[in-house]
Amino acid sequence: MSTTPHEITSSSEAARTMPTMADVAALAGVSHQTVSRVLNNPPAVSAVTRRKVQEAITTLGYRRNLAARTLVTGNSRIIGVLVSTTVLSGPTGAMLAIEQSARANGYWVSMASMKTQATHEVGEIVSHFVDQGVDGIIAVAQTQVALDATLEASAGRQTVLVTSGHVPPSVSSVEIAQHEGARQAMTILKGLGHTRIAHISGPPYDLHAGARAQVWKESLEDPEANLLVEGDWTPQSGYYAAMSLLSLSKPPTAIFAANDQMAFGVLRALNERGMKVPLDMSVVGFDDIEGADCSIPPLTTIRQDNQVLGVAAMDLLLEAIHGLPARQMTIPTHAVIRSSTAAPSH
Amino acid sequence: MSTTPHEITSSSEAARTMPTMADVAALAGVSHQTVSRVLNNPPAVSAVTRRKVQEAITTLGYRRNLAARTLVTGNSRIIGVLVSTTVLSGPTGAMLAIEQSARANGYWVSMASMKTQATHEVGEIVSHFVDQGVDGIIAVAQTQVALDATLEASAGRQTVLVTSGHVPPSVSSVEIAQHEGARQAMTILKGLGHTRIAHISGPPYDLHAGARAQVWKESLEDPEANLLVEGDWTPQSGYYAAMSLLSLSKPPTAIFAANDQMAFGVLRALNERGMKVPLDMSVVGFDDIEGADCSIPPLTTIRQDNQVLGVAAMDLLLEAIHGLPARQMTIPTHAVIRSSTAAPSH
DNA sequence: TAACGGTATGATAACGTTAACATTATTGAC
DNA sequence: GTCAATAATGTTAACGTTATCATACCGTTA
Repeated sequence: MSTTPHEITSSSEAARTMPTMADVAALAGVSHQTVSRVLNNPPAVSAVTRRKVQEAITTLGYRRNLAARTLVTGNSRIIGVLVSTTVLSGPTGAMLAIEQSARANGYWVSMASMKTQATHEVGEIVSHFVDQGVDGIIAVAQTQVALDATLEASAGRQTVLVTSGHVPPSVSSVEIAQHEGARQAMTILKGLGHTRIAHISGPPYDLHAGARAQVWKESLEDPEANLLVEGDWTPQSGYYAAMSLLSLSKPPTAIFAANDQMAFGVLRALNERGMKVPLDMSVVGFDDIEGADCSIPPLTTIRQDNQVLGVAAMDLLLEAIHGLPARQMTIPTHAVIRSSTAAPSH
Repeated sequence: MSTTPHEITSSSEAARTMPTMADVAALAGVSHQTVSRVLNNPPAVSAVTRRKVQEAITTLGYRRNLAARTLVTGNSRIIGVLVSTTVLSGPTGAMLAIEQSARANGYWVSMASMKTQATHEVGEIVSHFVDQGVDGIIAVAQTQVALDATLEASAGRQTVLVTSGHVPPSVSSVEIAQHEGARQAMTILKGLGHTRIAHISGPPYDLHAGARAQVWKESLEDPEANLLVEGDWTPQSGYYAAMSLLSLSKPPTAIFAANDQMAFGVLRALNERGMKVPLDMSVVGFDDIEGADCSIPPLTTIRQDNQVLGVAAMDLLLEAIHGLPARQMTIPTHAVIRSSTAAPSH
């Protein structure tokens, strides 16, 4: 669904019942102004009072209301960033699609990117969103840790997870059908007659990488351990992984790379070794990023539509904001057969 | 510079002097509540009153204070989006770097992406930022129109432009040295002995595209019109552009593509025509995107560091917020010579 | 001892909006 | 022509902070 802009919604009980500075003050036995001082100018408060206040804050789980602060101070500690939409693939592509869809529905986006996906970092970001009074949260979580940390910190706010990890049924989520996609890749290769199929996986903690590697393993009658090489999504890692596969005493006849970037590295490695693709080796990627149709040769891959993913995430969030029950969605993948796959020649 | 988080700054005179609902009400001769109604529930107000109020609003340039609205309603019409940093190149890479740098300095980011870069769209976005009470605005503007519209709508807020267009000296800006970069590309090719160098440009309205094409033209003694082909940044456009260049009666010996994606398309076209790179044709790209070192052959290109660009933009914004004078910065480019360039063989 | 300066705290008033209720015109029915 | 219902507007009170000024208390000095 795609809802038209609407007036003020009424689903912010969470915000309504949140403890206020006055509550903290009452519990600590001081005035609310002293609480404010503890927050903004700690040295102005005596050590004993400060501790009392801090204890009250943690006891109540108090969080400052940033709208009130902005109203009175006139500044928000927020900067606006304006950027053109260029990237269509990956989490960033999904984010841009979410933003476009949000704005079309009368919402705006507060964005934070995470380097580590560690519990601490995710928690800090999500807590800020809550402090800011957001009407909802969409998290594009690549790891189970990030996913769990989001739920933990979201404090009952409407939340949609974009992930292929495990999500409780009470929370909406969207995923791209990772298993189905990986199965399509393997079906293409097995359908051509390949039996010795190698896999270059993403990082082990990554949910997508895990799903794709798992399917690779399950699709093979007798998966050989040395046909699985771990990469890190970069073309370079694909290059080196391919090199190591080629140096095996019995190399594979096909390589399934967990993303297109690594597949590019594979293509280059094969080219350097004088091997023809797809004659001497078939290669399948994953993602269908921009440029996948212009590699040499054009890459057979599994398309993930991050635009659709982003729009779906926003739709689910709107549903949640309107009080509809949570649900899980799956976006299908599409096999895109180009010129990097053929039947094995030996 | 990279400043540590600091307490409330005092540079929001703009916000302080902004007209309020009461001002509008006074001018229109109604109560402030009626103004509120015109904004939130127009049919509840008679046509004549509504018009008076709307006139007063435009006369004063009134804009609703979103912090106050959020405070009283409990919802913000903002959603939080959490995403992992994957993209390093292009405007999106710069945006992610800005966000990381902002957060490291105690700021948060409200983000909007623009599809069209039209005045209307840019104005709407920037106005929202102002309404939201942002402490500053960073705009990554690819066109002069977007740049001008940003300045027009920024209403005196601290602004930093990330662009290679024309910026008034009173506003801070960062650019990547487009001319220098293009000159490096041309120097590489001319240094190898090429004289018939073609250029595949970006879209004409794009500032980067314009700068690169201009340098191409100026670098040649006698630039032939038919050696300039217009692309649209996509690999496909590079592919077709290369095909058209190859069908010339006197084809070039080298191609300077305005970005790496188009260069990939060029490589594929040459490969299909059975031409060896760099023996039969040299190719230079621009950007040094991820994967440029794994094309076939690895691409000679001009590196733009969007991370540095983003951090510099945030630094300039912090300077502006602290009241320091505006200044312009230029980030240098770096030639990355790989295997797609050589002396002409004929 | 009185006056002083500094420190720690409290009381009260903004900030600019929307919510809730009160009031005043306006209309229509009988 | 009166009354009730409705439409249009106004009045007042929140929302949760920070800013400003006032107060109480302490130790020091003349």
